[in-house]
Amino acid sequence: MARYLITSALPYINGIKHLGNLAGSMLPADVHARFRRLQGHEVLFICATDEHGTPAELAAAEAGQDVATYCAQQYKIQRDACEGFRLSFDHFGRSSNPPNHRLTQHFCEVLEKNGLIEERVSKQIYSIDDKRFLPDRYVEGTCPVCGFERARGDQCDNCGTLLDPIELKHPRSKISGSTNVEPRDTAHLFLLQPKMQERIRAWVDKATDWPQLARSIAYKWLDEGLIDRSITRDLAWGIKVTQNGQIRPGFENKVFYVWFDAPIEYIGSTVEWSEAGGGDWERWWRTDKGADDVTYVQFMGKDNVAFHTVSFPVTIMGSGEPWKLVDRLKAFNWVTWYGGKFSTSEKRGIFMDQALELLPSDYWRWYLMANAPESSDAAFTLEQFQQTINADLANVFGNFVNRITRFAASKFDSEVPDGGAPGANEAKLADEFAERLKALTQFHEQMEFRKAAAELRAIWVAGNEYLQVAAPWTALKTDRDAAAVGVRTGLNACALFAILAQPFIPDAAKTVLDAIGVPENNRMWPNPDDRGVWDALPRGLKITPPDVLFKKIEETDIAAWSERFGGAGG
RNA sequence: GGGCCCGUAGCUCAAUGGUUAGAGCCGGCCGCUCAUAACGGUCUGGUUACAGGUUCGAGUCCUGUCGGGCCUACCA
Repeated sequence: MARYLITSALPYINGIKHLGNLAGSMLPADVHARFRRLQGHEVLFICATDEHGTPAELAAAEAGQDVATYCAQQYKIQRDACEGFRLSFDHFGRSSNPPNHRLTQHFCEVLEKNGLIEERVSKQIYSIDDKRFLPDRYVEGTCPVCGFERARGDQCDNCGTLLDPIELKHPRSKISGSTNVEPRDTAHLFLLQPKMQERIRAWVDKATDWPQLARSIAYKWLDEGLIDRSITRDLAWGIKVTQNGQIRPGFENKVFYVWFDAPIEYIGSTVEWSEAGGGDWERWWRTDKGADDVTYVQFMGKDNVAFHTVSFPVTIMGSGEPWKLVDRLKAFNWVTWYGGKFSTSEKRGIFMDQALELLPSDYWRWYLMANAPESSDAAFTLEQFQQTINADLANVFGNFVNRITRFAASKFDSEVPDGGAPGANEAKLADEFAERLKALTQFHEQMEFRKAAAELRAIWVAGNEYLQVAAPWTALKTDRDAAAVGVRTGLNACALFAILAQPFIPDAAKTVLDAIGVPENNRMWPNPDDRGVWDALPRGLKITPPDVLFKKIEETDIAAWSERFGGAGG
């Protein structure tokens, strides 16, 4: 038994997430966490909302709320949606909660003691009407190079030139449109990342089992050279900047930059879990306090890789303290909506809360994992979704359960029948099952979600193939014992299929396991070499055929949803 | 602009430089009748974006072109 610390990239507080966000970190992290638990390992699965930064303040203002109220409300919405999708976090925290404040301030102070922090004054654009300093991307103006009138403060989208907002001609606030802006001096703390460059590189060099995408992004940053990076911002909402435990002089109106405090919330959320009675958090994070044997696995979208492979490790390693660093890392590409971007404003795509209004979570979980964006972006289309669900869940798995349980109910008095002995058909099924289970287990261990789903599906298909040749309905006419073997094998197959399905479709799996009376403690991940699993259900055990597990998605559903969410045409 | 990734069957995707490029879905045919018009079997389907090159051998390596995506540190 091993110990796994699993984190998913933190969803930003700025509104509910769409299916792409779900598929790119939270859902695969959940599938992996469930798998490791079923293997009997000790798992701690942590997530949280990422609540600081300019967009949160703006979204709150737009909603006519103060930021704290807005975040509290959005947190609840996101937490409920996660529950709806059966994301089995041990704790779903908030980056605005006290533990993250304490930890973030601690890291900064310790980094400063280690000579990795420097205070510098720079010029930033201040919007007088908005009463705030503007992040680079919130300043618009005329590009000094090409004359493009809607250049952003960090880069001109027309000619590609990297800019400093000070350079823009006719600068204006992208928030209010006001041109009443001016450069002002402002002091900020800079993290001297170049001093950590070689230690980070040595660490990445050893991380040979990271995916190619992750390593190439990390090396890109390292090859270009790490730069001193500002870790504070002129904002009101966030974590106060301290020095020796007091507000740092001159930083009364400043907070930490959201990207500095957000990853620290992985630890902060674990502390929240601990304070809520979960257990000892240091045992998971401090290698001097028991975290030595922890395997830390991170899930994230590709946009997040640099921050997890370079920035956050600079913070952690720079502290000089024995914190746990990531061991295994899984990065995803994007799920697209018909090949384009999900877009709230243009009503393209489905968001987590909307999805649950349409169908139970298992439907989405299965599709998004069977088509996970692992090697490249993956297009979500309603038509593909319909085909996949109807074929894999309704026809292959759902109907398998239905046909065998109903047959057992009508011809064998709703019991796991006794009598007969397994023969060639049963041996063939058991052989194939053992081989595929080995592959399935390996795919889960490697976090190859598409391949795992395909293998699981192949196992379900093997069940239907078996029933076709065993044909207990035919055998029953001449040889009741032969039919009994077929039904008994089929019912045990139901149990096994559902057990293996738990990481992907936990609700449906539970329905099946409950219906055929598999006790909670007999639902662990099976061993491929254990042939006893085919006679695991006690003979004579009463079963109850479950209701139809998955209803099919109809053409009329697709038409309606396409209209509502902007399908192929929109 | 720079860097990285991708382009394979109608669709979604596989394939340590090594037999005839595979699988699912879709479509055709056959079988079965326990089951959600479900299941099983079988067949059709390819100039691996394009043009060169290296190699005994290239989907895979190299160069270029076209198309798409991502990153580029102040969106998060």
